[in-house]
Amino acid sequence: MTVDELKQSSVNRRISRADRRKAIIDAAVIVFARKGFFGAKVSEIADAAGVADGTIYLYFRSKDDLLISLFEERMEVIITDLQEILDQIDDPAEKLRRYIVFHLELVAAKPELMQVLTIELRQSARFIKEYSPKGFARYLALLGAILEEGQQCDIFRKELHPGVFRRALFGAIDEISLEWILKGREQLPPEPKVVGSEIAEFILRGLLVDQTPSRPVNS
Amino acid sequence: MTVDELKQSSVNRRISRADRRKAIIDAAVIVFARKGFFGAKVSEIADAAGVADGTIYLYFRSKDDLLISLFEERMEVIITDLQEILDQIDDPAEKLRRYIVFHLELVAAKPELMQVLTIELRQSARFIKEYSPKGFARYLALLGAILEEGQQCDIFRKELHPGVFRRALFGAIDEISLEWILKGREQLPPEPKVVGSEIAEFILRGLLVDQTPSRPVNS
Amino acid sequence: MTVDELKQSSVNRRISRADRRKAIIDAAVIVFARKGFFGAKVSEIADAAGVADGTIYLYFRSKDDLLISLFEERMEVIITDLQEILDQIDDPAEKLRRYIVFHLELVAAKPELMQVLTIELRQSARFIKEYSPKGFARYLALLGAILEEGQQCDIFRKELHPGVFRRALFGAIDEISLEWILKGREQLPPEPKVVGSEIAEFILRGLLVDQTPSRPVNS
Amino acid sequence: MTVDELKQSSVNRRISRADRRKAIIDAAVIVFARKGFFGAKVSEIADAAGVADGTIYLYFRSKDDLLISLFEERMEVIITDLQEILDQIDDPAEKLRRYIVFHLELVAAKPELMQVLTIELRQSARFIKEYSPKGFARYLALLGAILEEGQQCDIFRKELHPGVFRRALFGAIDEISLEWILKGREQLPPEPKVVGSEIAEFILRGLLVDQTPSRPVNS
DNA sequence: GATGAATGAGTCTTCATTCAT
DNA sequence: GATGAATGAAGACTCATTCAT
Repeated sequence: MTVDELKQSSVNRRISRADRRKAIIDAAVIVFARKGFFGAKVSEIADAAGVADGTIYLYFRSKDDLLISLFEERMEVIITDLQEILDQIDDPAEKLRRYIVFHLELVAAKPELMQVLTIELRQSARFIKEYSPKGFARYLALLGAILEEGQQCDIFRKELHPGVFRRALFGAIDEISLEWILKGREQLPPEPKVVGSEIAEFILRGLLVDQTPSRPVNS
Repeated sequence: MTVDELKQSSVNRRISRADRRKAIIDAAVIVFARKGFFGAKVSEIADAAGVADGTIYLYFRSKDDLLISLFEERMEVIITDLQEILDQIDDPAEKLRRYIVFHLELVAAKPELMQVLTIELRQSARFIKEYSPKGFARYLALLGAILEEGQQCDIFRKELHPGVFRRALFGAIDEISLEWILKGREQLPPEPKVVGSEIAEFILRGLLVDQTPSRPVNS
Repeated sequence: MTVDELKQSSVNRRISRADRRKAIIDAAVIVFARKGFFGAKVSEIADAAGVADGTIYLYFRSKDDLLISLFEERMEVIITDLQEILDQIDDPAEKLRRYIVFHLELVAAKPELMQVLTIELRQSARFIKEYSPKGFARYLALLGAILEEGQQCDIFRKELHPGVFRRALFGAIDEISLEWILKGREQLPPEPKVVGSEIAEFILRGLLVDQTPSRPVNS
Repeated sequence: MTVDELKQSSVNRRISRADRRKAIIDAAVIVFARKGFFGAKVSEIADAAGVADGTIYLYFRSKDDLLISLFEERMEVIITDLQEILDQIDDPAEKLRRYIVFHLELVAAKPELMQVLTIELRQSARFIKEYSPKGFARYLALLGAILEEGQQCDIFRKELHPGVFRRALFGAIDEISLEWILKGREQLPPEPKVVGSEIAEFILRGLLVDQTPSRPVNS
């Protein structure tokens, strides 16, 4: 081995385990988003990540495991960011506004990631038998917590079933995201904050106890 | 030919064309729902339909075509049924209630079908390049029409963007359906009408012009 | 059954067994020529013959059998015609000329048939294990007979091995036919008689005992 | 790494790329010759080559591509060898003798290869639509060149159409080869050189301008 | 650790053949 | 006898995964 090769090798070694893992997940996000889980070939992901096919299996047990790991790790970051934002707000109504805007901004900022998290998630839950995505559950739980908090403060109507409405609200947000993702952003008002606020106000109108007229977010 | 043979013959001929096609689609619904489109083997569908593998290809060009045909044909029936119900109602608010209840009752009555229509639909739009599900668009359009009608009657708020809210409402309904489908009905209030009404009232509260307090459906 | 149907039926019955068999073989010639034996589907042949798929199996044991029957029956006619022509000639050299011209005229007149007899024959001999085309052997034998007759009359050189030269002569003719068949007749002198005569003269020059300069055919 | 391991490694690496490709083509020649293109299963070829089924597809796009590659690559070698021989000869008549003997010796030495090149070739030209075998055309062209050269030297008769006679000569040689291939060599004089010379003399007698009695090859 | 050539299980699809009418 | 819908065996090809280097 020549000195040059050694140097080269040491440079390569500087690509730490964590970095290479990240590179693979980044590549997987792109490829899964473009082709779907089943349409994506492991070798394409390897190509996109700049590693050999076999290398993927040094970091992930299988293609399934890659998808699951992708879910959990990316959701972890998202949830942490969102948690941090929500922790600085007291008013549950305002928290709800921020939750919605946060989600839509995420879709605008990282469409491929959100496409994978949104579309493939549903598929996966079925084909990967024992996998029930924890990260997603926690993301939903944050929404449920806002609802319950608002109900305990007597700001939100108490007769609403939190489990059901948590889903319904998420569904509304998610479906908007989906259309955005599938058709491109041109056909909708381009500013996620605007759309988010509109949806938030709509939902709050149904949610708030009557006397309080809700106030739009000032961004 | 004896009378018995004639009967036999007429019975066997009844398993002809349309009926056999229906048997295959019925089987496909079950198998796609259980395994997902990619996880489903054509031979499994053939088994479930009680026909030979090759027979599937007498009725459908390919596995893809089977999925697409399934979509369009089943949506056709659903849309016709729904249309008929909505045509008998004048009040847009009441139409909205019925739309929601109709959908949830469908999910309760035919979970496998709705699972395929709901989950596989999204996947398919991407992997089957040129396919953009018309039936689904028409189903959504019915919802959009209700919204616009309500806005023109000054019953629904005019400031809401119909395209966005059509999606948001559908998303809310769909997500509820999804949870029902994936987790089973036990964990939610079991009566679709009740859940449907709750969601309808929630949405109407956001949707209706303020002076009109909405009235629950009497089923 | 109405009178019309009866008439119809009687008309259909007028299509005799032999005629229907002929129709199938005619169709098979066309389809085999266009697609090759393996590329041809039984259902295509049935279509071309105007019969149902199953009907083919009332006349032939299998697709293989259809090809073989086609060989033997068409060769039978060809050989009979050729035999008749040759019987009216005494001079072996002239017989040879006629043999060659006969073959090339056949190729020009019935290219599909000759294509099947020529090209598929070779394939078949191998894939249909136990089949060794008798008709073809007899066709070749006619050529061998001319050679031997010429040698016995001291017109053709005796040192030539009849078995070998029978093949060589046939090969020369056949290859010309082949190019004609594959590329179309435009690129060669279009008159089979002319080409046939040229080839015949060429061959006779090698074949005839030296003192006799051969004389071209006057057509 | 021990010396043994190195050797092992170098040995294994010798089974790399080109050699494995060659192994597959060798196997394909055998199997295609025995079963024909359509009768040959890819898995049989893989078995014969000592590789897995999938490995074939690392070297060839498809079964069709394997056949075509086989044609072109083997013809390339043959043409180069033949060219080299012909380049050392001046006399067109002698070139023709060598061409014929070369071909027959090839058939005797590598019957399977020649069977595939000879028989499958014809089939292929039709079933692989866009493929027109270049290697074969060049092989024929060599024969055409000899003819034209002889005509320009006033050794061969000028009235003969080179395109036609090129085909006719090839057909004669090819047909002899074919019988050899199909029936085995026992039924013909076993020495290719002898048969080749006989045919060559026969053809030259037709070809040469009259005054020159041709002289047999002394091998 | 990284590589990527090799593996071979898995599946859609075709089509010759059958047989109930 | 004729039909043609149904059959199901067979095979080319893909691609996740492995493992020798």
